[in-house]
Amino acid sequence: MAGSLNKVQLIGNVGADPEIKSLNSGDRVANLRIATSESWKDKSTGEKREKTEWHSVVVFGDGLVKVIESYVTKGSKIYISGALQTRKWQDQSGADRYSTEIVLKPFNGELILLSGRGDGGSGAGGGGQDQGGGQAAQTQQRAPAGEIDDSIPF
Amino acid sequence: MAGSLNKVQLIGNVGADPEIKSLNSGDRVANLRIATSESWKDKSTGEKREKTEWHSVVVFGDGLVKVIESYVTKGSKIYISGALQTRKWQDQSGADRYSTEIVLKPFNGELILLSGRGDGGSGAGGGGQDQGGGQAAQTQQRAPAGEIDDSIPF
Amino acid sequence: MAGSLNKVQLIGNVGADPEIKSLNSGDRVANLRIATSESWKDKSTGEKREKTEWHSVVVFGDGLVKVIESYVTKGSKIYISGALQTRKWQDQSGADRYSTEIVLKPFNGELILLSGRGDGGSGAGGGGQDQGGGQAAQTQQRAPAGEIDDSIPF
Amino acid sequence: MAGSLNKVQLIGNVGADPEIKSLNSGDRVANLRIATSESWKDKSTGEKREKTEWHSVVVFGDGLVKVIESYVTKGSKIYISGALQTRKWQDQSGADRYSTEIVLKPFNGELILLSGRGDGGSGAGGGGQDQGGGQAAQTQQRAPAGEIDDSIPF
DNA sequence: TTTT
DNA sequence: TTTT
Repeated sequence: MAGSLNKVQLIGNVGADPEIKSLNSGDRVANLRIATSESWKDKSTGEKREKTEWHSVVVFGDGLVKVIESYVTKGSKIYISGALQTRKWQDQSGADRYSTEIVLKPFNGELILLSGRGDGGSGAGGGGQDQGGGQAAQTQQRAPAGEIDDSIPF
Repeated sequence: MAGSLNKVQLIGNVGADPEIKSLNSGDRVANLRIATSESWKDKSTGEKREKTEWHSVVVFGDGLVKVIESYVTKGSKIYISGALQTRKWQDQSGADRYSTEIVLKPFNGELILLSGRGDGGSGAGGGGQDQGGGQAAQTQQRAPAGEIDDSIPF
Repeated sequence: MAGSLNKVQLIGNVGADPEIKSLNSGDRVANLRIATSESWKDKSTGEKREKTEWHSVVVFGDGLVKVIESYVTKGSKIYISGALQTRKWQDQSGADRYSTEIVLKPFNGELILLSGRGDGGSGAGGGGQDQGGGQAAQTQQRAPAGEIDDSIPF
Repeated sequence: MAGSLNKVQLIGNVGADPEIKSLNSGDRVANLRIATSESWKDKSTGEKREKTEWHSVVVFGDGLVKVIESYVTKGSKIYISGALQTRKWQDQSGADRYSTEIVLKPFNGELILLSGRGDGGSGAGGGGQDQGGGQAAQTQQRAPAGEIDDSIPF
């Protein structure tokens, strides 16, 4: 099927320092936990209530991974956009388990830093953008969208 | 934490007729399975590849439930917008399990019908949903967003 | 026509203190100018280029207006979501002119504060939420979306 | 400024056959008019009201232009995502004028066909767009987002 | 389990 | 100028 849209957008805080791993292919992947919260006043008791939702985010693409490595730490507030993906795996007893994650890939993911050390609340890509070469055109063409991402050399 | 955003948007096809249940409170809930797909040409083999992702959607609010009941069936193409939520439950062995769903609620969810029987591809809310009264203002105010309403009394 | 979507999302900086006006109806309206920027490296010269886009935002609904009044000033970084609207007007010579604005209304608009004085980067609605009454249900129901908005009494 | 987001999403109907022009550079550009509508019941009179909003959309990138050329006509229902841009121009009297448009570029734009002749309601990119080579990776990586590609060589 |  |  074509003609489908699968998009998740979060603004939230990173719950722990990102975990960055290398795949056998040499590619690196970053894993993030992001919290979003809602608060409301309970209709019956009048009390303030709050509920936090935790999201697993998986980031592919060396450009995005480098941004995360350089600028994202526990407590960072970020905007991310990616796609929902449910992964099937087997637990120790061999039973099927499913995990749903938000996946960011180079041409299907955005990350904007909304807080952080030394960046004054600006975007992660605020620093060095792309550096010409094959990737430059992509960054350049994507730039007008106001997106920050894999623009640090990758 | 306030200041967070938790938004999912899908355009896809409904995989089975919606399941509608009544809660003890009398409220009704609709459950949907929505498929989104991606297709691409394999770089090495040149073959066309396709991958389908299945999403569980839970809809609260009698207005939205009525739209689903009336217009959404297996095969319908719809747009939905809601929030990600991971629910914890126990399997038969008492082990913790988690399921991630997209939750639509009256003031935090949209549904647009993009195909369907007898609606000529228009939105579910195409008909006059609201009927004045207390809810009318909400519908009226939300209407400009092009959203499908839960304006049927709920 | 039903079945349409008209949604704009911005993360940017406010260019000047908001202008808040009262309509004859007694309702208040806030006007904001928001800047978004893109930067990229010029393919031919290798120079870094930057382009800023300015957006006119019009906010209805006393709840959202109060948040803006209380927390948004020149330089604030905010997320907003609303609908595109083009307004026709006549210039001094009587010629038709058009202005495109992003319109936020109570049930069709979101505002999240991403920086600001004394709010530690959290959402504008982070403080006092709704206070019961007719609006409470709406705020309460919308809260789960992680949206901040008109939750200060309105 | 980095760290900004400038995103517009529409689902609506195309008001006239697209206009496709060639620039001096040889690149082609497509212009579209898209209608979105809202309908609501008037609180005081109880009458159904409807308001249509017209949007100007400008599409760069030969891939997206080819999809439009092949599949989009007057009356098509489509989803588009792009960035807001206000262009300054001079009228015949030399006075400054401004036009706000939604701009889609290869790496910052999506288009999904939601109706159309012969495509059964599927996406414009339903066919295998990419053809291996340098662009293939991009298409492949973006594909998961459910986006229509500009993967036809451009 | 949808759709093309 | 679309669509229901």
